[in-house]
Parts: sequence; structure tokens; C-alpha cells
Amino acid sequence: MKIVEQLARVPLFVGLTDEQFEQLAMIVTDQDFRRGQVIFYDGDEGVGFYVVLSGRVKICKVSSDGKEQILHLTGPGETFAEVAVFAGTGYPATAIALEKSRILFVPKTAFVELIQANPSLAMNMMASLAKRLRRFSTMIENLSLREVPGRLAAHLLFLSDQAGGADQLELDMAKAQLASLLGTIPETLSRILQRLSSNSLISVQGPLITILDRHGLEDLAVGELRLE
Amino acid sequence: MKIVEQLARVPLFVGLTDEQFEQLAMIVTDQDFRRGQVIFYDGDEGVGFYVVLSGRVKICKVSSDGKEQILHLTGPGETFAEVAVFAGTGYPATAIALEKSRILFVPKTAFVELIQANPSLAMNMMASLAKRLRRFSTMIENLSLREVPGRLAAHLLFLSDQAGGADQLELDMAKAQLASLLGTIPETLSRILQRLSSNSLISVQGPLITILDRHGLEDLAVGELRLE
DNA sequence: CGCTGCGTTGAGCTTCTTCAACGATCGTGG
DNA sequence: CCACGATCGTTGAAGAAGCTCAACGCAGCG
Repeated sequence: MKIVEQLARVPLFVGLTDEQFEQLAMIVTDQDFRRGQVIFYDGDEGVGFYVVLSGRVKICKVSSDGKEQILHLTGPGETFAEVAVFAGTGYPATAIALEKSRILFVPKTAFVELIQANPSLAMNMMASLAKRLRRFSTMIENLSLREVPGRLAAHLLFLSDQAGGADQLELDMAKAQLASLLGTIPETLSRILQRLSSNSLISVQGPLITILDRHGLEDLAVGELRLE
Repeated sequence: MKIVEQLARVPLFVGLTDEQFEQLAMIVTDQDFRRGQVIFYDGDEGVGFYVVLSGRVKICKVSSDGKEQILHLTGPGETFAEVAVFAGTGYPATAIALEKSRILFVPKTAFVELIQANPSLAMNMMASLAKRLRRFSTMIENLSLREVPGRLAAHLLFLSDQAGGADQLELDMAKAQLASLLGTIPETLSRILQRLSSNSLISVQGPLITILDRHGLEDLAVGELRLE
């Protein structure tokens, strides 16, 4: 598929004129990454940002003893590392492809010119940054104020909302990844899923989860319910 | 002091023309808050953002059982709640004045017009959002990957950096506030300060802290050092 | 003087992690 | 086609970190 067509499907770029899409297409490059391949490391000089065309990428922090916390998972049409364009140098986290992925790179300097000449692009960018700030806020809230069962409950409800409120949902990532996203480890996640199950809040079959007691999950998410 | 003069000292607004300052001054209102007074609650309809003229404001999340996590502390010249202007409705956290404060309110709709007509203002705003995203990233990293001693060590080093690398520093907030900022409780913070002291990393006299072993603190911050 | 906010200390307990082992699944190469 | 290794998920037992609850000291201030 032509680059321009793919650009047109990226939410950040909606509202650009054809001419601007052409300009954008001129400055970007694309690249394939294998599963597990590092796109950049935390602290690397930040020379631009990225757009996922296909595949999935995790943005994460890694501690000196190898534990990781996923900040963000991106899929097709989503962007990451925009922060590097606007503040500081150095990427704020590490980006790793979770599967074979095609990624677009947008160099910083050329993009800054584009955005300065285009208020609607700037507005999109601010909306995107603001949305991520929101997500980070709730992430901080969850890590600090909720225990793992509450975080998990909140996440399941979030997934259900995204699926239009369905009670059946399929985890879109490995459980080890989910654990890292929730700020815990696979063992603990496994046990908590078990506990939610035996409390009849959900039922689990592999990556398929059925919400049995939505109200109970909501109570759990806000800390109003204690598990057996 | 005239509003326009105060606006000129806000980093977000650097680079505006005199005319734009006048426009801005037309749309803002200012208001005084007492110590402890709530400026807005998490989830309140977000109709604009704020600039601290004097005093201090904490932005925090509060759990149902009353625990709080401070996301951000603002002082004179700093802004908060910009997120509400660009994404979603509803403030993402609660804002409370820590002391008698004079706060400027900038209504959303008028500001959006201003920013669309002014690329440099937009760039400032994106830089501000990006900077906050960075801080939130490290906050998530700290909460998830570091234990309290490591978070405290990192924070003390950060304060020292801000003070130009001085070894003597004074906590600019109550210890209970610091605890909430670090994602812990006053009791734990007190004990950890004690431990850092008896490990000869710092010495503590009330809100005055002296760094005795900077290298040790750095090791602690990255998890390379275990306390006795 | 008494009150209130703040900080500290102690004891007990909950939650989560660590470490180790094991089963299942899947893709690959022999 | 089967065997193998790798990845992933689960389970158990033990330990560490931090929280809860309660009590107390201390300063500032009405």
C-alpha cells in the first residue's frame, strides 16, 4: 500500500490536506521490525517519533534487575515517542516490537515545521498528548491506590467498554504482558485471576474471559469489595 | 500587579506579542483560594485550565477510602489541568490549594481560538504537555520498579540537582505531602528517612536534609544498594 | 491552657514477590 | 512424524516490604 494511503488512516493526521500528506510522505521512512526487536532504548537520542502501520509495539521501562513495566501498548494507526519531538532529548522509555511490525519513522525537525504551519495538526497532537496524560494519570492512581485485584478488575471493565460493553472478552496480549501492564508479575496475575474466578466474578478459559458479575467487578475496582 | 505583567512571567506564554497578551488578559479571570480549598474535583466538567500566580497547588488522586496520591505540585508560573482543554471532558484529578493562593483561570473555548492562531503558543503547550508526560513516565517507573528507599533517594538527588547540586537541601513541603508524592504513607517515609540516616547516606534535622554520601544515594536509586 | 496538625515509633498483619518446580502448547529441525 | 526446546502459564512455600492501627511527643496558635 502507498505510504500516503496509510498516513490517511492515522488518527493523528486526520484533517490534513492532500498536499500536506504529500509533504509528510516525503519526510517519513518506514522500516520492518521482527518480534522482540528493539526500536529504541530508554535514553537514546530522540530524533523523531513513530507510527505503527502494522503489528504491535510495547513501550516500557526496565529496571536494572530486569523487571519491566509496560507504559503503553500501541497498535496499527497509533503513534509513540512524540514526547521526544517536543521536550528534552532522549526517549523516555524503551520501545520493543511484540510481533513482526511495520513502523513509520517521522523525523523531528521536518515534522516541527509541518506542525507549525498547520494548526489542525497541532490540535490533533495536543489531543493525543493530553489523552496519554490522562491514561498515565489513571495508571499512577492504579499503581499507588489500588491493589492488584482492583487494577485487574478495572482493566477488564475497560476492555469490556472498548468492546461495546460485551461480557465476553479476549485478552489481546499474553498474560505475562498484561501482568507487566498492571504493574505486577505473571505469578500474581495468575493467582488473582484464579481468585476472581472462584469468587464468581469472571470465568477464565485461556485468553477468553467472561464477566459473570459486572457489579462485583465495579465494586472491586473502587475497593468496595474484598475477595474471599 | 497588572494581569498582563503576571502573564508575561508564565513560561507557557513566552513569545506572545503584546496584542496577544491583551487578548489573553481579556479572557482570563483570577481568584483567591484559601489553604485546603478545593479548586476542582476529579471528574468535574473541565471548562478550562489554570495558572498559579502565587501560592501552591497539589494535583492528586484520592481513593474511596481516603488515601491520596499526589500527581503533581505546582508553584507560581506553572499551569495545571491543560489536559481538560484538549481531550475528554472532566478533570483527570483533584486540585487543592496547599496555602493561600492566587490562581488564574483560562477558559477552554477562548483559549483554543488563541492557540490555533498562534503556532508558538501551540509549541509551548506541546512542550509543556510532553514534559509532564516525561515526569509521569518516571513516576510510573518509580512506583512500579523501585521500592520506597529508591524512590526517596531519587527524589533527594532530584532536589539536589534543582538546587544546583548542593548537598544541603530543605524539603519544600510537609513530610506527609512528600510521602503522598512518593506513593507511600508518612509512617513509612519516616522510617526510611531513619534508615538512610543510620546508613550514613543523609542526615536529617526536621525539614533540612544533608546528603552525606551522594554515590550511595545514586546506587540506592538504581537498586544497586541494599540498606542495613 | 487546650487543641490541632504533624511527625515519630512500635507491633502485627496483609499483600505481593521470590524461588522453584511442573504441565501444556507450539514451532522447528532431524 | 516425532522429539526437542522454547515460551507460557500455573502452583506451592517462604520471605520481604510496606500498610494498619494505636500511642505518644511536640510545636504553633487560638
